[in-house]
Formats: sequence, C-alpha cells, structure tokens
Amino acid sequence: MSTAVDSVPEAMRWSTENCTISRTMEILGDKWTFHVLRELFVGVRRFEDIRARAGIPRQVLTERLAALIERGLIRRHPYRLPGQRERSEYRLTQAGLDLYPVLVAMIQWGDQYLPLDAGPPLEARHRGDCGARVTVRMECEDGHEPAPREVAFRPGPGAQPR
Amino acid sequence: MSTAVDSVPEAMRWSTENCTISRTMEILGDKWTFHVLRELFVGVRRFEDIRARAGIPRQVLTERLAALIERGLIRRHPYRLPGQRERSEYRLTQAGLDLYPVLVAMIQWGDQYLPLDAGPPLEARHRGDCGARVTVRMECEDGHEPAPREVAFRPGPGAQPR
DNA sequence: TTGGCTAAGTCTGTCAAGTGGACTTAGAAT
DNA sequence: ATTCTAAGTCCACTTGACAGACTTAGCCAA
Repeated sequence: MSTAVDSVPEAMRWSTENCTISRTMEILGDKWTFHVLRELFVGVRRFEDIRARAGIPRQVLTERLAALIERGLIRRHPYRLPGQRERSEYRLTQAGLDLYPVLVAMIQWGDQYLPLDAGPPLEARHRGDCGARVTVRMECEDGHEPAPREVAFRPGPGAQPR
Repeated sequence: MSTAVDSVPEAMRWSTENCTISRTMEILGDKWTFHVLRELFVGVRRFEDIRARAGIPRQVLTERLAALIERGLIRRHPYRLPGQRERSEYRLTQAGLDLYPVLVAMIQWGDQYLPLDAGPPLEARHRGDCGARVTVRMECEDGHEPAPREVAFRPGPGAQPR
C-alpha cells in the first residue's frame, strides 16, 4: 500500500554536522571499543586479560586504550604483582562510569530481542545490601513515562540549519 | 602509587561468548549503522536522504539497510512521489523503536561530556501536549536510583563458565 | 517513441584498517 | 647469565571502506 506524500521531514532542514549521537559515536562507535568498555565495566582491567577475554588483536587494543585515555573515559593505574615489575591497569573515569545507562539500556534491549534459553548472561544490580536488578527507563520532566512511540527527537537550541 | 594485588576479578571466571552486550553490538556496533538509525529516529526514511545527510557511501548504506531489515529493526515501506514510480522508505519496527532508551542515554552522555556552546543540537521530547524533555534514568527494582558507582554487572542465570 | 529525469542501486580500482603470528622489551627471580 | 611474563611492536595479508562512474526502472513531456 503506497502512502500519500509525507511533507518533507522536519529533520531535513537541520544539519547533521554537530549531532550529539554522531559525536558520541566518534568515541564509542566501534566494535572493539565497546568490547573494551564491557571488560572494564565487569572489572577486568589488565591488558592481557582484556585482550584474551575479548579476543582483540594486541595492536587494536593498544590503539583503543590510548584513544579512550585521550578522550577521558579511562585512566592508567599502576599495579604490581609479587615478583614482577610494575604494570598498568586501566580504570573507568567518572565520564566512563557515566556510560552505565547506555550499557544497561543495551543489555535491556538485547535481553528482550536476542534472548538466550539459559536466561541473561549478565545483569546490572544495585551494589551492596539492596542487590536488586537495575533497569533504565525513560521519563519526561513532567513525570510521565513515555512509550517509545511517544518520544520524538527534535532540534534543540544548538541545531544548525543546513 | 601501586596497589595491593586485587583478587582476580570475578568476571574472569565467566565466558564472554554469549555476552548480551557483544550480541547487541553485533547489530549496532558500527559507526554507519548508528548513523542510519539516527536518521530513521529523526524521521528521515529515504535512501537518498539518508545517504546525503549521513554522508554514507551508497554501497555501505545498501548493505547496512539490508542487515537492519534482516535483524528486524527496520522494514521497507513503499511510497510514491507524484509523477514517479513507487519506491521504498525504511521505517523502524517495534524492535527498532525500543532502542530509544539507548539513543537517549547516548545523547544524555554526549550533552554532558561533549557539550556545544550553542546547547544541545537534538533533544528527546514527549510528543503531543506534554512536550517535556525526556531523559533516561537507572532504577533498581526496590525503587532506588543508584549512582553509576552503585551499579555492578554480575553474571546472570545464562552466564557460562569458561 | 524517444529522450530526459530521478531514486536507488551496482561496479571498479584504490587505499586504509583489521588480523594472526612472530618478535621485542623491561623488570624480577633463579 | 638465563628465564619468565605482561605489554607492546612489527610484518605480511586480507577485508572492508571509499569515491566516482555507470545502470536500472518507472514516469513524463515533446
């Protein structure tokens, strides 16, 4: 069934140049970067451990860690195993930790649309006594909880005409 | 300052094989796929419009659209401009729309850590009368709102030992 | 009925990036 | 001196991105 002509979508009038999603994806938008972040989020912090668990080529890992440091998402932290020289661990900074909602949202989506028979392999939980499962939800400033279809992206104050 | 040896992180005992983040990133984890999704989320649905706005090579766009269709995130929808033959638009399915929290979380992070002088170029808003800004927040099942440091990823029922 | 127009591809050669495997490095222990 | 290890570099190879030209299929005007 063919549709009547929609008017040109409003978004066509605005530039994609400075889009926040693009700029965020410049940093995260890479398969390996996400694998690295996952390892750091689950507490694996050493080069060799990350490499072996995530199956990343060394060169790529070196490059991605350097990029994440430069972007301020992680920092080096020296450690020393007994009988060995000092080495570096990589830890999330506050900026990195603040990606939690992104990762939790991804897990939530994946658990819904790519479920495993055995159940979710990874769960976000409230640390400490509480221990309850953590989810993300959308909420508007008036306190509603809009369903996906009730949400729309609109140009904000920083939008540039094309 | 070097640290005492941490015990081996618990995550090291579990496989990354079936990790939900990885499996989700198989689908989303690509710069261009995200650009395509952004266009669809802001309402740009036609091949040429997406290509031109996002600056995607045609071949790549063809390939990514096919992949998104196969994964069930988008579907083709025929349309007809006056005086032209029928063509296809691409629209988000429910599965695609349910990525809203992921995109909103990314925008929220980007607006915080990669801010523009002019303000956010893109805002998520509650459609219709409300029109208020939409954000995502983490919440645990006991009703707390944990800060990032209070959240932890733990192996769930589907976790596989290595 | 020919030729032009357009959106949506397809084709091609080039070049950058990812990849697996071997090699190197720097402290510490033997 | 030699060995060990985590971290990193080097190399050759292959895959994928890329820009630009070309193709296709309906519709229209002349």
